Amino acid sequence: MAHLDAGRIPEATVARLPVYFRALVDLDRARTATVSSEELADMAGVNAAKVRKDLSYLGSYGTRGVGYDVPYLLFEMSRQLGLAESRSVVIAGAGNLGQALANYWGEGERGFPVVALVDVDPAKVGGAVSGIPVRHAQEMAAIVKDHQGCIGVLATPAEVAQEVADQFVASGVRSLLNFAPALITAAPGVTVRHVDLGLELQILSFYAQREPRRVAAS
Amino acid sequence: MAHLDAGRIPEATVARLPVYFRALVDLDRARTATVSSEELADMAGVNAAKVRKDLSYLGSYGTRGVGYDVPYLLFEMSRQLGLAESRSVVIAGAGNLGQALANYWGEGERGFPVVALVDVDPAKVGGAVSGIPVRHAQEMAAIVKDHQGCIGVLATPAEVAQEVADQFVASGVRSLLNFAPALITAAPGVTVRHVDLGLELQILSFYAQREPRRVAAS
DNA sequence: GGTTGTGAACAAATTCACAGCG
DNA sequence: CGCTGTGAATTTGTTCACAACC
Repeated sequence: MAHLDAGRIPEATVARLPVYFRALVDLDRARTATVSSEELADMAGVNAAKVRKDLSYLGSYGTRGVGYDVPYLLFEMSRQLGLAESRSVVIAGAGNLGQALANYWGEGERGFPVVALVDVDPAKVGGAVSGIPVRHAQEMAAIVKDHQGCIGVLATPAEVAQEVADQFVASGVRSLLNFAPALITAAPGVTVRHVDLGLELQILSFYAQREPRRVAAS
Repeated sequence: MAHLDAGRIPEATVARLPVYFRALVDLDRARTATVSSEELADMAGVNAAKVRKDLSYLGSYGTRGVGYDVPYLLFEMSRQLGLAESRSVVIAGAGNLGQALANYWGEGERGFPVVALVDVDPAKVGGAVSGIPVRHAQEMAAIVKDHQGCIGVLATPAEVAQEVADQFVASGVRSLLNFAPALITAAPGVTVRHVDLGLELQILSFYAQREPRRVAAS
Protein backbone atom coordinates (compact mmCIF):
# COMPACT_ATOMS: atom_id res chain seq x y z
CA MET A 1 0.00 0.00 0.00
CA ALA A 2 2.16 2.73 -1.35
CA HIS A 3 4.91 2.74 1.23
CA LEU A 4 7.38 5.30 -0.04
CA ASP A 5 10.51 3.24 0.58
CA ALA A 6 11.65 3.01 -3.06
CA GLY A 7 12.78 -0.41 -1.88
CA ARG A 8 15.50 -2.38 -3.57
CA ILE A 9 14.15 -3.76 -6.82
CA PRO A 10 15.87 -7.04 -7.81
CA GLU A 11 18.19 -6.78 -10.79
CA ALA A 12 16.33 -9.52 -12.64
CA THR A 13 13.11 -7.55 -12.26
CA VAL A 14 14.67 -4.31 -13.51
CA ALA A 15 15.79 -6.12 -16.66
CA ARG A 16 12.19 -7.18 -17.32
CA LEU A 17 10.43 -3.89 -16.62
CA PRO A 18 11.21 -2.46 -20.09
CA VAL A 19 9.71 -5.60 -21.63
CA TYR A 20 6.45 -5.02 -19.79
CA PHE A 21 6.70 -1.37 -20.70
CA ARG A 22 6.81 -2.15 -24.40
CA ALA A 23 3.84 -4.48 -24.08
CA LEU A 24 1.90 -1.75 -22.26
CA VAL A 25 2.72 0.76 -24.99
CA ASP A 26 1.29 -1.68 -27.54
CA LEU A 27 -1.82 -2.24 -25.46
CA ASP A 28 -2.31 1.47 -24.98
CA ARG A 29 -2.01 2.08 -28.73
CA ALA A 30 -4.75 -0.51 -29.21
CA ARG A 31 -6.86 1.42 -26.67
CA THR A 32 -6.97 -1.54 -24.29
CA ALA A 33 -8.16 -0.28 -20.91
CA THR A 34 -7.09 -3.10 -18.60
CA VAL A 35 -4.81 -6.11 -18.75
CA SER A 36 -4.45 -9.18 -16.53
CA SER A 37 -1.14 -10.51 -15.32
CA GLU A 38 -1.67 -13.52 -17.53
CA GLU A 39 -2.17 -11.47 -20.70
CA LEU A 40 0.85 -9.32 -19.91
CA ALA A 41 2.85 -12.47 -19.22
CA ASP A 42 1.98 -13.88 -22.64
CA MET A 43 3.04 -10.67 -24.34
CA ALA A 44 6.32 -10.57 -22.42
CA GLY A 45 7.15 -14.26 -22.73
CA VAL A 46 7.15 -14.98 -18.99
CA ASN A 47 4.63 -16.45 -16.55
CA ALA A 48 1.88 -14.65 -14.68
CA ALA A 49 3.35 -15.10 -11.20
CA LYS A 50 6.52 -13.36 -12.31
CA VAL A 51 4.58 -10.43 -13.73
CA ARG A 52 2.68 -9.96 -10.48
CA LYS A 53 5.80 -10.23 -8.35
CA ASP A 54 7.72 -7.83 -10.58
CA LEU A 55 4.95 -5.24 -10.69
CA SER A 56 4.46 -5.49 -6.94
CA TYR A 57 7.96 -4.03 -6.46
CA LEU A 58 6.71 -0.83 -8.11
CA GLY A 59 3.68 -0.65 -5.85
CA SER A 60 0.10 -1.89 -5.85
CA TYR A 61 -1.22 -0.62 -9.12
CA GLY A 62 -3.61 -3.45 -9.99
CA THR A 63 -7.22 -4.06 -9.03
CA ARG A 64 -8.17 -7.48 -7.68
CA GLY A 65 -10.74 -9.22 -9.78
CA VAL A 66 -10.07 -6.84 -12.69
CA GLY A 67 -6.40 -6.50 -13.62
CA TYR A 68 -4.13 -3.54 -14.26
CA ASP A 69 -5.31 -0.22 -15.68
CA VAL A 70 -3.13 0.17 -18.78
CA PRO A 71 -2.71 3.99 -18.92
CA TYR A 72 -2.18 4.21 -15.17
CA LEU A 73 0.41 1.43 -15.04
CA LEU A 74 2.09 2.88 -18.13
CA PHE A 75 2.38 6.25 -16.42
CA GLU A 76 3.79 4.76 -13.22
CA MET A 77 6.31 2.60 -15.06
CA SER A 78 7.38 5.47 -17.26
CA ARG A 79 7.98 7.55 -14.14
CA GLN A 80 9.85 4.86 -12.25
CA LEU A 81 11.96 3.77 -15.23
CA GLY A 82 12.97 7.42 -15.56
CA LEU A 83 11.48 7.69 -19.04
CA ALA A 84 9.40 10.73 -18.12
CA GLU A 85 12.27 13.07 -18.98
CA SER A 86 14.23 12.10 -22.06
CA ARG A 87 17.88 11.15 -21.76
CA SER A 88 20.39 11.97 -24.47
CA VAL A 89 22.83 9.50 -25.96
CA VAL A 90 26.40 10.18 -27.09
CA ILE A 91 28.03 7.46 -29.18
CA ALA A 92 31.81 7.10 -29.21
CA GLY A 93 33.02 5.49 -32.42
CA ALA A 94 31.48 6.39 -35.78
CA GLY A 95 32.31 3.10 -37.48
CA ASN A 96 29.73 0.67 -38.82
CA LEU A 97 28.34 -0.19 -35.43
CA GLY A 98 28.25 3.39 -34.13
CA GLN A 99 26.45 4.54 -37.26
CA ALA A 100 23.96 1.68 -37.11
CA LEU A 101 23.20 2.44 -33.46
CA ALA A 102 22.75 6.13 -34.28
CA ASN A 103 20.21 5.17 -36.91
CA TYR A 104 18.51 2.56 -34.77
CA TRP A 105 18.01 4.83 -31.76
CA GLY A 106 17.55 7.95 -33.86
CA GLU A 107 14.61 6.41 -35.68
CA GLY A 108 12.40 4.24 -33.58
CA GLU A 109 13.10 4.72 -29.88
CA ARG A 110 11.23 7.52 -28.20
CA GLY A 111 12.96 9.40 -25.47
CA PHE A 112 16.58 8.62 -26.31
CA PRO A 113 17.78 11.22 -28.82
CA VAL A 114 21.30 10.58 -30.09
CA VAL A 115 22.84 14.05 -29.91
CA ALA A 116 26.29 13.29 -31.29
CA LEU A 117 28.81 10.73 -32.43
CA VAL A 118 32.44 11.31 -31.55
CA ASP A 119 35.46 9.90 -33.34
CA VAL A 120 39.12 10.69 -33.88
CA ASP A 121 39.17 9.97 -37.63
CA PRO A 122 39.52 13.32 -39.47
CA ALA A 123 37.68 11.80 -42.42
CA LYS A 124 34.59 11.30 -40.25
CA VAL A 125 34.69 14.37 -38.00
CA GLY A 126 32.55 17.18 -39.38
CA GLY A 127 30.25 14.80 -41.20
CA ALA A 128 26.84 13.56 -40.13
CA VAL A 129 24.97 10.27 -39.78
CA SER A 130 21.28 10.65 -40.60
CA GLY A 131 21.38 14.22 -39.37
CA ILE A 132 23.47 13.54 -36.25
CA PRO A 133 26.79 15.39 -36.27
CA VAL A 134 30.10 13.54 -35.96
CA ARG A 135 32.41 15.57 -33.73
CA HIS A 136 35.96 15.14 -32.55
CA ALA A 137 36.55 13.12 -29.40
CA GLN A 138 38.24 16.16 -27.85
CA GLU A 139 34.86 17.87 -27.79
CA MET A 140 33.28 15.12 -25.72
CA ALA A 141 33.40 17.04 -22.43
CA ALA A 142 31.63 20.02 -23.97
CA ILE A 143 28.94 17.83 -25.52
CA VAL A 144 28.33 15.98 -22.28
CA LYS A 145 28.11 19.26 -20.36
CA ASP A 146 25.35 20.41 -22.73
CA HIS A 147 23.38 17.20 -22.14
CA GLN A 148 23.13 16.54 -18.42
CA GLY A 149 22.59 12.91 -17.44
CA CYS A 150 23.34 11.57 -20.89
CA ILE A 151 24.26 7.97 -21.66
CA GLY A 152 27.68 7.21 -23.14
CA VAL A 153 27.87 4.39 -25.70
CA LEU A 154 31.17 2.70 -26.47
CA ALA A 155 31.26 1.54 -30.11
CA THR A 156 35.03 1.81 -30.41
CA PRO A 157 37.70 -0.85 -30.97
CA ALA A 158 38.36 -2.89 -27.84
CA GLU A 159 41.89 -1.47 -27.51
CA VAL A 160 40.69 2.05 -26.74
CA ALA A 161 37.40 1.24 -25.01
CA GLN A 162 38.71 1.69 -21.46
CA GLU A 163 40.40 4.97 -22.38
CA VAL A 164 37.22 6.35 -23.96
CA ALA A 165 35.20 5.12 -20.98
CA ASP A 166 37.51 7.05 -18.65
CA GLN A 167 37.05 10.12 -20.83
CA PHE A 168 33.25 9.76 -20.62
CA VAL A 169 33.39 9.42 -16.84
CA ALA A 170 35.76 12.37 -16.50
CA SER A 171 33.27 14.38 -18.57
CA GLY A 172 30.53 13.59 -16.08
CA VAL A 173 28.77 10.59 -17.68
CA ARG A 174 27.37 8.16 -15.12
CA SER A 175 25.76 5.59 -17.47
CA LEU A 176 27.79 3.59 -19.98
CA LEU A 177 26.75 1.01 -22.55
CA ASN A 178 29.75 -0.91 -23.85
CA PHE A 179 29.73 -2.75 -27.17
CA ALA A 180 33.48 -3.30 -27.29
CA PRO A 181 34.62 -6.86 -26.53
CA ALA A 182 36.63 -5.72 -23.51
CA LEU A 183 36.17 -5.51 -19.75
CA ILE A 184 35.42 -1.94 -18.72
CA THR A 185 35.90 -0.75 -15.17
CA ALA A 186 34.67 2.55 -13.83
CA ALA A 187 34.50 4.37 -10.52
CA PRO A 188 31.67 3.50 -8.11
CA GLY A 189 28.63 5.58 -8.97
CA VAL A 190 28.90 4.77 -12.67
CA THR A 191 26.60 2.11 -14.12
CA VAL A 192 28.16 0.02 -16.86
CA ARG A 193 26.26 -2.43 -19.03
CA HIS A 194 27.93 -4.68 -21.55
CA VAL A 195 26.49 -5.97 -24.83
CA ASP A 196 28.79 -8.46 -26.50
CA LEU A 197 27.81 -9.40 -30.03
CA GLY A 198 30.52 -12.02 -30.46
CA LEU A 199 29.61 -13.71 -27.20
CA GLU A 200 26.03 -14.27 -28.31
CA LEU A 201 27.12 -16.39 -31.27
CA GLN A 202 29.36 -18.48 -29.04
CA ILE A 203 26.53 -19.14 -26.57
CA LEU A 204 24.28 -20.23 -29.44
CA SER A 205 27.09 -22.42 -30.71
CA PHE A 206 27.28 -24.14 -27.34
CA TYR A 207 23.57 -24.92 -27.17
CA ALA A 208 23.52 -26.01 -30.81
CA GLN A 209 25.54 -29.11 -29.98
CA ARG A 210 23.65 -29.86 -26.76
CA GLU A 211 20.03 -29.93 -25.77
CA PRO A 212 18.72 -26.58 -27.05
CA ARG A 213 16.92 -24.27 -24.66
CA ARG A 214 14.87 -21.13 -24.88
CA VAL A 215 17.28 -18.53 -23.57
CA ALA A 216 16.77 -14.79 -23.33
CA ALA A 217 19.75 -12.51 -23.47
CA SER A 218 20.29 -9.26 -21.67
CA MET B 1 38.33 -38.77 -13.97
CA ALA B 2 36.69 -37.56 -17.12
CA HIS B 3 33.21 -38.92 -16.60
CA LEU B 4 31.50 -38.68 -19.95
CA ASP B 5 28.12 -37.54 -18.63
CA ALA B 6 28.08 -34.15 -20.43
CA GLY B 7 26.26 -33.09 -17.25
CA ARG B 8 23.93 -30.15 -17.15
CA ILE B 9 25.96 -26.95 -17.18
CA PRO B 10 24.10 -24.07 -15.48
CA GLU B 11 22.85 -21.38 -17.83
CA ALA B 12 24.71 -18.68 -15.91
CA THR B 13 27.94 -20.59 -16.40
CA VAL B 14 27.37 -21.06 -20.13
CA ALA B 15 26.97 -17.29 -20.49
CA ARG B 16 30.38 -16.77 -18.88
CA LEU B 17 32.35 -19.44 -20.76
CA PRO B 18 32.88 -17.24 -23.84
CA VAL B 19 34.25 -14.51 -21.56
CA TYR B 20 36.86 -16.90 -20.20
CA PHE B 21 37.48 -18.09 -23.71
CA ARG B 22 38.34 -14.61 -24.92
CA ALA B 23 40.68 -14.10 -21.97
CA LEU B 24 42.39 -17.40 -22.78
CA VAL B 25 42.82 -16.39 -26.41
CA ASP B 26 44.54 -13.19 -25.24
CA LEU B 27 46.78 -15.14 -22.86
CA ASP B 28 47.65 -17.63 -25.57
CA ARG B 29 48.58 -14.83 -27.98
CA ALA B 30 50.91 -13.48 -25.30
CA ARG B 31 52.44 -16.98 -25.04
CA THR B 32 51.38 -17.33 -21.39
CA ALA B 33 51.72 -21.00 -20.47
CA THR B 34 49.57 -21.20 -17.33
CA VAL B 35 46.99 -19.06 -15.57
CA SER B 36 45.51 -19.19 -12.07
CA SER B 37 41.80 -18.90 -11.34
CA GLU B 38 42.52 -15.52 -9.76
CA GLU B 39 44.24 -14.12 -12.86
CA LEU B 40 41.48 -15.42 -15.12
CA ALA B 41 38.92 -13.93 -12.75
CA ASP B 42 40.52 -10.51 -12.99
CA MET B 43 40.53 -10.66 -16.76
CA ALA B 44 36.89 -11.73 -16.88
CA GLY B 45 35.65 -9.33 -14.21
CA VAL B 46 34.42 -12.01 -11.82
CA ASN B 47 35.84 -13.67 -8.69
CA ALA B 48 38.15 -16.65 -8.49
CA ALA B 49 35.67 -19.00 -6.82
CA LYS B 50 33.26 -18.50 -9.72
CA VAL B 51 35.97 -19.26 -12.26
CA ARG B 52 36.87 -22.51 -10.52
CA LYS B 53 33.23 -23.58 -10.17
CA ASP B 54 32.47 -22.71 -13.78
CA LEU B 55 35.53 -24.50 -15.17
CA SER B 56 34.83 -27.53 -13.00
CA TYR B 57 31.63 -28.13 -14.97
CA LEU B 58 33.77 -28.73 -18.05
CA GLY B 59 35.98 -31.20 -16.23
CA SER B 60 39.18 -31.17 -14.16
CA TYR B 61 41.57 -29.37 -16.45
CA GLY B 62 43.66 -27.53 -13.85
CA THR B 63 46.70 -28.59 -11.84
CA ARG B 64 46.66 -27.97 -8.08
CA GLY B 65 49.45 -25.71 -6.98
CA VAL B 66 50.04 -24.56 -10.56
CA GLY B 67 46.90 -23.36 -12.30
CA TYR B 68 45.41 -24.05 -15.71
CA ASP B 69 47.47 -24.87 -18.79
CA VAL B 70 46.40 -22.17 -21.24
CA PRO B 71 46.64 -24.04 -24.58
CA TYR B 72 45.05 -27.16 -23.08
CA LEU B 73 42.15 -25.31 -21.48
CA LEU B 74 41.71 -23.29 -24.65
CA PHE B 75 41.48 -26.47 -26.68
CA GLU B 76 38.97 -28.06 -24.32
CA MET B 77 36.79 -24.95 -24.14
CA SER B 78 36.91 -24.54 -27.87
CA ARG B 79 35.74 -28.11 -28.25
CA GLN B 80 32.98 -27.90 -25.67
CA LEU B 81 31.71 -24.50 -26.84
CA GLY B 82 31.45 -26.03 -30.28
CA LEU B 83 33.96 -23.59 -31.75
CA ALA B 84 36.12 -26.36 -33.17
CA GLU B 85 34.08 -26.45 -36.36
CA SER B 86 33.05 -23.04 -37.64
CA ARG B 87 29.38 -22.17 -37.79
CA SER B 88 28.02 -19.97 -40.55
CA VAL B 89 25.77 -16.99 -39.98
CA VAL B 90 22.88 -15.83 -42.16
CA ILE B 91 21.54 -12.34 -41.44
CA ALA B 92 17.94 -11.49 -42.30
CA GLY B 93 17.52 -7.77 -42.89
CA ALA B 94 20.13 -5.79 -44.81
CA GLY B 95 19.32 -2.45 -43.18
CA ASN B 96 21.76 -0.45 -41.07
CA LEU B 97 21.89 -3.00 -38.28
CA GLY B 98 22.16 -6.02 -40.56
CA GLN B 99 25.01 -4.40 -42.48
CA ALA B 100 26.81 -3.37 -39.30
CA LEU B 101 26.54 -6.91 -37.93
CA ALA B 102 27.82 -8.33 -41.21
CA ASN B 103 30.86 -6.06 -40.94
CA TYR B 104 31.34 -6.69 -37.24
CA TRP B 105 31.29 -10.48 -37.50
CA GLY B 106 32.87 -10.54 -40.92
CA GLU B 107 35.93 -8.70 -39.68
CA GLY B 108 37.01 -9.70 -36.22
CA GLU B 109 35.30 -12.84 -35.02
CA ARG B 110 37.00 -16.07 -35.98
CA GLY B 111 34.83 -19.03 -36.70
CA PHE B 112 31.57 -17.27 -37.54
CA PRO B 113 31.66 -16.44 -41.26
CA VAL B 114 28.64 -14.45 -42.41
CA VAL B 115 27.73 -16.23 -45.62
CA ALA B 116 24.78 -14.11 -46.72
CA LEU B 117 22.34 -11.35 -45.93
CA VAL B 118 18.77 -11.79 -47.08
CA ASP B 119 16.24 -9.04 -47.71
CA VAL B 120 13.10 -8.40 -49.74
CA ASP B 121 14.09 -4.93 -50.96
CA PRO B 122 14.88 -5.21 -54.72
CA ALA B 123 17.27 -2.26 -54.35
CA LYS B 124 19.40 -4.28 -51.95
CA VAL B 125 19.13 -7.79 -53.41
CA GLY B 126 22.02 -8.55 -55.72
CA GLY B 127 24.37 -6.14 -53.96
CA ALA B 128 27.01 -6.92 -51.38
CA VAL B 129 28.10 -5.72 -47.95
CA SER B 130 31.89 -5.88 -47.57
CA GLY B 131 31.99 -8.83 -49.91
CA ILE B 132 28.99 -10.66 -48.47
CA PRO B 133 26.18 -11.09 -51.00
CA VAL B 134 22.68 -9.78 -50.35
CA ARG B 135 20.18 -12.31 -51.63
CA HIS B 136 16.42 -12.47 -51.77
CA ALA B 137 14.57 -13.83 -48.76
CA GLN B 138 13.02 -16.50 -51.00
CA GLU B 139 16.47 -18.05 -51.37
CA MET B 140 16.85 -18.50 -47.63
CA ALA B 141 16.05 -22.22 -47.64
CA ALA B 142 18.68 -22.88 -50.31
CA ILE B 143 21.30 -20.87 -48.45
CA VAL B 144 20.57 -22.63 -45.17
CA LYS B 145 20.74 -26.02 -46.85
CA ASP B 146 24.24 -25.19 -48.12
CA HIS B 147 25.38 -24.25 -44.61
CA GLN B 148 24.38 -26.97 -42.18
CA GLY B 149 23.96 -25.87 -38.56
CA CYS B 150 24.10 -22.18 -39.37
CA ILE B 151 22.87 -19.44 -37.06
CA GLY B 152 20.00 -17.22 -38.19
CA VAL B 153 20.12 -13.56 -37.18
CA LEU B 154 16.98 -11.44 -37.17
CA ALA B 155 17.80 -7.81 -38.00
CA THR B 156 14.42 -7.08 -39.51
CA PRO B 157 11.63 -4.73 -38.42
CA ALA B 158 9.71 -6.06 -35.42
CA GLU B 159 6.54 -6.53 -37.47
CA VAL B 160 8.01 -9.27 -39.65
CA ALA B 161 10.46 -10.81 -37.15
CA GLN B 162 8.21 -13.74 -36.19
CA GLU B 163 7.45 -14.48 -39.82
CA VAL B 164 11.15 -14.48 -40.76
CA ALA B 165 11.95 -16.60 -37.71
CA ASP B 166 9.38 -19.17 -38.85
CA GLN B 167 10.99 -19.14 -42.28
CA PHE B 168 14.42 -19.76 -40.74
CA VAL B 169 13.09 -22.65 -38.67
CA ALA B 170 11.26 -24.14 -41.65
CA SER B 171 14.55 -23.95 -43.54
CA GLY B 172 16.23 -26.02 -40.85
CA VAL B 173 17.88 -23.37 -38.63
CA ARG B 174 17.99 -24.38 -34.97
CA SER B 175 19.79 -21.30 -33.52
CA LEU B 176 18.32 -17.82 -33.72
CA LEU B 177 19.64 -14.47 -32.55
CA ASN B 178 16.90 -11.86 -32.51
CA PHE B 179 17.64 -8.12 -32.60
CA ALA B 180 14.06 -7.10 -33.34
CA PRO B 181 12.15 -5.61 -30.40
CA ALA B 182 9.55 -8.37 -30.47
CA LEU B 183 8.91 -11.65 -28.67
CA ILE B 184 9.90 -14.55 -30.88
CA THR B 185 8.55 -18.03 -30.29
CA ALA B 186 9.85 -21.15 -31.98
CA ALA B 187 9.29 -24.88 -31.81
CA PRO B 188 11.06 -26.84 -29.07
CA GLY B 189 14.51 -27.79 -30.24
CA VAL B 190 15.25 -24.27 -31.48
CA THR B 191 17.40 -22.01 -29.29
CA VAL B 192 16.43 -18.35 -29.39
CA ARG B 193 18.47 -15.55 -27.87
CA HIS B 194 17.29 -11.98 -27.75
CA VAL B 195 19.41 -8.82 -27.84
CA ASP B 196 17.35 -5.70 -27.32
CA LEU B 197 19.19 -2.47 -27.96
CA GLY B 198 16.33 -0.21 -26.85
CA LEU B 199 15.90 -2.10 -23.63
CA GLU B 200 19.52 -1.48 -22.62
CA LEU B 201 19.02 2.27 -22.63
CA GLN B 202 15.89 1.95 -20.52
CA ILE B 203 17.69 -0.18 -17.95
CA LEU B 204 20.49 2.40 -17.75
CA SER B 205 17.87 5.10 -17.42
CA PHE B 206 16.38 3.30 -14.42
CA TYR B 207 19.67 3.00 -12.58
CA ALA B 208 20.63 6.58 -13.43
CA GLN B 209 17.97 7.90 -11.09
CA ARG B 210 18.66 5.35 -8.35
CA GLU B 211 21.74 3.98 -6.72
CA PRO B 212 23.92 3.02 -9.68
CA ARG B 213 25.29 -0.50 -9.89
CA ARG B 214 27.80 -2.39 -11.91
CA VAL B 215 25.58 -4.51 -14.14
CA ALA B 216 26.63 -6.84 -16.91
CA ALA B 217 24.27 -7.43 -19.78
CA SER B 218 23.84 -10.51 -21.93
C1' DG C 1 53.70 -23.67 -0.32
C1' DG C 2 50.30 -22.79 -3.73
C1' DT C 3 46.20 -23.67 -6.22
C1' DT C 4 42.49 -26.54 -7.66
C1' DG C 5 38.01 -28.80 -7.01
C1' DT C 6 34.00 -29.19 -4.31
C1' DG C 7 30.69 -29.94 -0.44
C1' DA C 8 28.29 -26.87 2.50
C1' DA C 9 26.46 -22.32 3.61
C1' DC C 10 24.35 -18.53 1.79
C1' DA C 11 21.85 -15.41 -1.36
C1' DA C 12 18.95 -14.38 -5.26
C1' DA C 13 15.32 -15.54 -8.17
C1' DT C 14 11.37 -18.18 -9.35
C1' DT C 15 7.25 -20.53 -8.56
C1' DC C 16 3.51 -22.03 -5.72
C1' DA C 17 -0.67 -21.42 -3.48
C1' DC C 18 -3.91 -18.91 -1.26
C1' DA C 19 -5.66 -15.04 1.58
C1' DG C 20 -7.61 -10.63 0.61
C1' DC C 21 -10.17 -7.63 -1.84
C1' DG C 22 -12.99 -5.58 -5.55
C1' DC D 1 -16.30 -15.20 -8.39
C1' DG D 2 -11.81 -13.44 -10.47
C1' DC D 3 -7.50 -11.62 -10.14
C1' DT D 4 -4.00 -9.34 -7.45
C1' DG D 5 -0.49 -9.27 -3.97
C1' DT D 6 2.50 -11.82 -1.16
C1' DG D 7 4.36 -15.07 2.34
C1' DA D 8 6.36 -19.70 1.96
C1' DA D 9 8.59 -23.32 -0.65
C1' DT D 10 11.61 -24.39 -4.15
C1' DT D 11 15.14 -23.86 -7.41
C1' DT D 12 19.11 -21.69 -9.17
C1' DG D 13 23.28 -19.29 -8.58
C1' DT D 14 27.17 -17.50 -5.67
C1' DT D 15 30.52 -17.56 -2.17
C1' DC D 16 33.02 -19.73 1.50
C1' DA D 17 36.37 -22.58 3.31
C1' DC D 18 39.13 -26.40 3.24
C1' DA D 19 40.63 -31.12 1.94
C1' DA D 20 43.24 -33.00 -1.79
C1' DC D 21 46.92 -32.81 -4.53
C1' DC D 22 51.10 -31.17 -7.22
